[in-house]
Amino acid sequence: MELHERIDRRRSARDGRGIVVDYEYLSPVVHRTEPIGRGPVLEQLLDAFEPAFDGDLPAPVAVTGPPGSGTSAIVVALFDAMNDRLGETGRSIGTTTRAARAEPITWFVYVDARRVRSEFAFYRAVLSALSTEAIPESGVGTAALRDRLQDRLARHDRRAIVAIDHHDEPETLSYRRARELLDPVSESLSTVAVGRDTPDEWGETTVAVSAYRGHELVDVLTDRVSTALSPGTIDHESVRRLSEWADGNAHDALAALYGAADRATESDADRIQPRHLERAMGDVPENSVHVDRALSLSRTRQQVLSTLVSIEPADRPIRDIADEIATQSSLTAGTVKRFLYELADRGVIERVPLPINGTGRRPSAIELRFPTIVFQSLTPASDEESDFDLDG
DNA sequence: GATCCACGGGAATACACGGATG
DNA sequence: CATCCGTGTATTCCCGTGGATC
Repeated sequence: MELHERIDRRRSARDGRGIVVDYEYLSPVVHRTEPIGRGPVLEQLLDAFEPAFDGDLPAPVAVTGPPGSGTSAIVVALFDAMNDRLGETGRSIGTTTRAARAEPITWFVYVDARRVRSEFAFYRAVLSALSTEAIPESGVGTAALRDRLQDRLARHDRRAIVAIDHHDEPETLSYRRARELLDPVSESLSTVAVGRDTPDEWGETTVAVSAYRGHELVDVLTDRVSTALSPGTIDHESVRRLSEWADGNAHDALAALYGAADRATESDADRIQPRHLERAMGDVPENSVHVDRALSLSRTRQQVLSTLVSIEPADRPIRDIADEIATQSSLTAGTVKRFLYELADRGVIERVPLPINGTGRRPSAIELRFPTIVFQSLTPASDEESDFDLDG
């Protein structure tokens, strides 16, 4: 962000008397362009990518780290920077096209497996990153996309390093599957596996990211606070308390910070008070699922979740809840029920046994497993017809 | 060049059956 | 055994795309 932009945002925030200057920068699903305190890890990754500087293809590498340790943030930031330096835009263009084509161009492609659940979507994601023209979202076969990708890489002597993030989460594209899809396409493709663990039988380099230590997480929070909130909105003691509570998990800490700012704004407070903070921390479940897991769901599923949050789901059988949600949506009760079981299967919500009343199989109630304040704030309203891109 | 239409992917929905429980 | 929950899957629907047809 440019300095004048920052200043303008501050000024407009003062005009509006809001404590949040920049919701985007406060969001736990938005990554900083410059990761805080991760120099050594970045160096290790640069070592692994070293061959790319000579136009060669680096070997596959795995990046692992516990939840909230910032593996995604690191890879996203580094890939952006590498494309900036080594990609087409980083080279001289125009009259030197012919010269530039003589040497291979290496692209760093980041694929979020949470948002890529089919072969079609995977090829589309990779191809989009390598092309400037629009890639069809439907109406064309998977094989056609694969052929286009193959052609794209072969014809222009391109290399691509594809990161598959969250490859080891439930319902996401596995690393093995991604390799199976990429291998027949081209020799000029390498991969980076980003997740909690390495893929099975991993024989390649691994860069392990550890959880943030206390003071590091304080630094991360302080950075967000200083940019996203008006000065004096939250005191240092609260930031430290937040960091301690989150125990090294940046997602939990940022989700709670966002929630606290939201609560304070909601109650027209001019600063984040302890009760806002406590309320927000209570909104982040223990072993919380990353809010982006919920935000990467299809729009209809997000709407079901959003309605679910707004009604009181505790101690009610799934059937009841599904019926009520269905009345507030265009979906049938059967479909909502199907969705709820599916979301429970993915771990976004949890089924808890309900005491029996009457005959038949025991029903379950539902517990939410993600930070709801952030989710409600970041999920599009149900009547919103705009087709803005959730991937952006 | 305009229009039509078959195709493919993906989401929604229907449905059936297995299993738990009183 | 009656009942209802939970789950796997078949079917239907929707719609963008791009080649065929006029």
